[in-house]
Amino acid sequence: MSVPQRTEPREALGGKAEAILAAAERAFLAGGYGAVSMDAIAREAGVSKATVYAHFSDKEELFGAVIAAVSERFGGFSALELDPRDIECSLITIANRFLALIMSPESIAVNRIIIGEVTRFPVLGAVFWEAGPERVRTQIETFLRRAAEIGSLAIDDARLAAEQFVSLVRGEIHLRRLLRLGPEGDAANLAVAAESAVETFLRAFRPAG
Amino acid sequence: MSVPQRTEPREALGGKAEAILAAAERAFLAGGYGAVSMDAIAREAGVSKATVYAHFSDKEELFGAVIAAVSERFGGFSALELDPRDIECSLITIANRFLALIMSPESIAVNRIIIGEVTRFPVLGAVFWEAGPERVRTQIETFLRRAAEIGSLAIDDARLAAEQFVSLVRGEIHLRRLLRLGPEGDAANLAVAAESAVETFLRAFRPAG
DNA sequence: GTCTATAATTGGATAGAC
DNA sequence: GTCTATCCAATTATAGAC
Repeated sequence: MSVPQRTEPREALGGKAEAILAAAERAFLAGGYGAVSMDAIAREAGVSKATVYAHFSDKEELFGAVIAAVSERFGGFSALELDPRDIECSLITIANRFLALIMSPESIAVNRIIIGEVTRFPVLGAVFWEAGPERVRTQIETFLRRAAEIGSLAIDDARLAAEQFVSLVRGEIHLRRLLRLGPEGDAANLAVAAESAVETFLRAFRPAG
Repeated sequence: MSVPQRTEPREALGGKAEAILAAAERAFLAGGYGAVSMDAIAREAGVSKATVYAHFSDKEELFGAVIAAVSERFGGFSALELDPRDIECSLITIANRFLALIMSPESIAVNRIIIGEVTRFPVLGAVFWEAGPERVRTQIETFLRRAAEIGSLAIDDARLAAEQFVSLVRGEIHLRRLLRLGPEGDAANLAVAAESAVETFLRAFRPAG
């Protein structure tokens, strides 16, 4: 399977190709790789199967294109504009953004499919990691470093602290959602989870005195 | 799909049934549900396909039997004999046991397949959660509660603290392993991860003074 | 590029003999 | 229970007309 590193924006593709990619994305994210047939994708896109094959050489390439496109969409996490002086408020904002990102139905679906298919398509792991978790952690790491420099936090290793922050915020709700346990949209619960995580993080990293 | 709640021990099954179940486990854990054919399982078990169907009514039932058997094998986590007075040492022991459990190739394979197939087989999520993460967290929660009672830790909500401990220890290495990033057996790295997590946890929950 | 129709293969499941 | 041989449905992929 080949995963295009930079996908053309969808507008640059022909109308049919765009429709096929969108249909494939919906189908794959909902059903996984193996359970979705090219027939179903063609039907959902409103084209014939031959047209699908005119744009994507085979099922694997189509799948790769979908994963690349979806992964790209998760690069939008930013923490740069937050004020490291108001540390608790900023961390809670970051935690809430992070949770909103990883708990969205789309993100959950992507996680499921990548984890489930990485044995068959080993490339997926790296593609997803670099487009998703790695970028997010870098953003948070940068914020923590700034906070440490001005004395808002007592952090020795900013990279490790960012890892731990992310892990604390993710908590067990993410895995529970991946396993389809518990409700889907529970926004109140997410806010509570974010606050608990930040509280513990601050107990560990707040400057002494 | 039906997931038998208590599986008969394998010795109680006939030799062929045992071989089939073992072969199916190897195949499913290595390749996932969709990518493994009944032909392949029969071949690996050294029997004909008809014999497979004589013991398991269809592919789904065989899969359910595999998942139930594997899940049962993850109930062995215990922290009851550890001494809550030597809190740092005990927590490091727990962290190392936990990491050894969740980072084992078998555990990783089970995680992948359950997360990947939970959309197709919604039962899997609950079966796995209760047999795995839930049991482990309960054990750790009990230990933390004992430690809090004797003043080794300053914990308000033991359940939440256990969640956070588990999340900190799991860190990002677990997801990286799920995605097939990084080396497989890196024991030294696991020990470092365990220590970092415990260090942060203790900074947050060590009694003041 | 796009369609209809079809080839070629795979894979789940079964019939029937022993 | 076990095997060989087979059925049948689904699925990937392509041929050929327009």
